[in-house]
Amino acid sequence: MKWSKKLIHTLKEQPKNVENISHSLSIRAGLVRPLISGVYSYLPLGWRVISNIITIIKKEMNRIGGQELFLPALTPSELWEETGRWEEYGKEMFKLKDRRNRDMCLAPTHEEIMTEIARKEITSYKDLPQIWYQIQTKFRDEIRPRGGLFRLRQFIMKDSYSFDTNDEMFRKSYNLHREAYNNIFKRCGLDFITVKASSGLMGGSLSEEFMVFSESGEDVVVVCEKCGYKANREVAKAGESSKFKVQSSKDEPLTKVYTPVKGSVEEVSKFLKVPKTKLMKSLLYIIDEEPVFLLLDGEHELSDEKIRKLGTARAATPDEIKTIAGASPGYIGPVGLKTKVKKFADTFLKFQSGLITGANEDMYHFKGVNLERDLKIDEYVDLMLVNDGDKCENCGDSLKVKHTIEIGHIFNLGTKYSSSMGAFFLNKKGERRPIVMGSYGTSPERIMMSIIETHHDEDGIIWPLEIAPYKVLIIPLNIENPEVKNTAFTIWSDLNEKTETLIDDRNESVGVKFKDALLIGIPLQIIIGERSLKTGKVEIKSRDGKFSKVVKKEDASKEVIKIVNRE
RNA sequence: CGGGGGGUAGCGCAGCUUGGUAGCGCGCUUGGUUCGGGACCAAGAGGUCACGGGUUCGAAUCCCGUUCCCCCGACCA
Repeated sequence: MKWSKKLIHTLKEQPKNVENISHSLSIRAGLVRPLISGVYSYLPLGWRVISNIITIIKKEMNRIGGQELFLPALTPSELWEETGRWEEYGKEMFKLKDRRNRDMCLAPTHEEIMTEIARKEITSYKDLPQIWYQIQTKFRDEIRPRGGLFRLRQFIMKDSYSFDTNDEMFRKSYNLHREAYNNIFKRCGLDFITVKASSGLMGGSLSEEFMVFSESGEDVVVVCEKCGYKANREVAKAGESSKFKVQSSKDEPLTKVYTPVKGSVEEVSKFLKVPKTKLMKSLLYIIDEEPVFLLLDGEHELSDEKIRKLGTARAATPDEIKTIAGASPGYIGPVGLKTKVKKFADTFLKFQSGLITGANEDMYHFKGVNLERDLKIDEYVDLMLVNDGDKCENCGDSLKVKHTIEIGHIFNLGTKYSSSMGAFFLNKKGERRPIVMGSYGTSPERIMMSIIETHHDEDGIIWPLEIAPYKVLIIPLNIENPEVKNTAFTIWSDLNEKTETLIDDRNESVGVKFKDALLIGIPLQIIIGERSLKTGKVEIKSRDGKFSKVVKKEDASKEVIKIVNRE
């Protein structure tokens, strides 16, 4: 392709309102353009990349027996009501009405529609197993789209669904998907890990996420570099050994101290000149309509996911706090309460005493709190988010907290959807059984952004060969020099038939051409200039800087094809 | 939903405090020079200053409302 005839517009300057590197480069290299918050247009160069990623996904999905189909994005409310998700999904759904006032939504995911097909089409164990997938646009009205293309309101997703007779068979489908995902991400040049995850709105028990390490990521995982433990921070556990970090005197008497500062851990620890670990956070929650104190040490934070396991939970409002504990937020605590409130303490606290917490009186805290002596804990549970440096449960080594981008998620759905929507089959014995399902998602856009995030330098993108929008970029340095021009076009017309080749035939100065080449990141460059042409040669160079060779101009095409085929 | 920042040429920005002809850089067009690392000279085109209302002789600028974009947070005491 001739650059001069293509919509490949690069930007010299950093675009406004971008904060991560992949966002900036994808706009500067002319891959995408923003339309509205969380919605982007793909320009030709970006779409070629997405297409290449989709090609890989399809190949790997087909390899495990997946059958591609295509479902509507416009869906009726009735299906969602059958599973209760019309309400559950709430405002995240783009809901609309048709002209007859029928409730519809733009599908945020497709379990219901897939199950709807399964319940009509699958009647016998002989129909199973099945794996169906599609590559389709999803709509989610996110609370806050962020990080450029990482959290979008409209995005492309490869979602697949497995249908099996029982758990054992499901396991096979699940493992096939894990294998397919491993292959997809490897071929995309991504360095990733899998972690246990929470299944959120999807339901079901087993779920794993595929994660790429990146500072720009909005997910946080906990990893142990020694033994390989890894989990999403929401569900990660720290080992016992980190719980002995704080040792305080058991005999310290319970005393009330005047703390005329804001009630935050930060302020109180500074005022009393004690480490944050001495403080006990006392958080009042309403769980299953009942007030509950959640207690944890001053250095750790609550995991929303872990609270969710206790029941339907929400934080108490300031008014409720005042009524139940008799003080403002920041000065409340589980000691000496007038009303009876359940108390759940993080297991971390089991070994601690001499703690400081709110005295249920504004501007006062208790110190010397001993959990055994001064109050009755109803239950010790795991509540906290693991911090960097906490100890590993398995090996005792220090845990690391790292930012990641979630590029894939695989779920066991069990019979959640088949039971509620009536997708049954008859087994060999003629018994009616719900289909055991799994669902599996990955997003080409996320993959693209993750690749940029992990494959770039200060000058631009460095595409892996299989993903790149073009494999080769021919750069005639001075297009007005007839010899340069002719050589370039001769090589181009030969190479263009064999691999995707772009020729920078613009009448631009060399600086512009080199800078743009670095920015858009085509893996192989053929540089044609008067200097090397004097001896009948041209230069072949890889974008990553690992390869550079001067060859006879007649051999250029052959040499490049050798590299393309080898990789 | 709460808080903060922003919207002026295709892109990045200045001008706003103190109201008085709408500017700069990049990009774009034309002509010329240049060509192994974002070249130079010259001449141009391009604006509903987000939108609506108000104050004023006069508003990009002051006041009110709306809207869109970005960031942080969403009860972490």
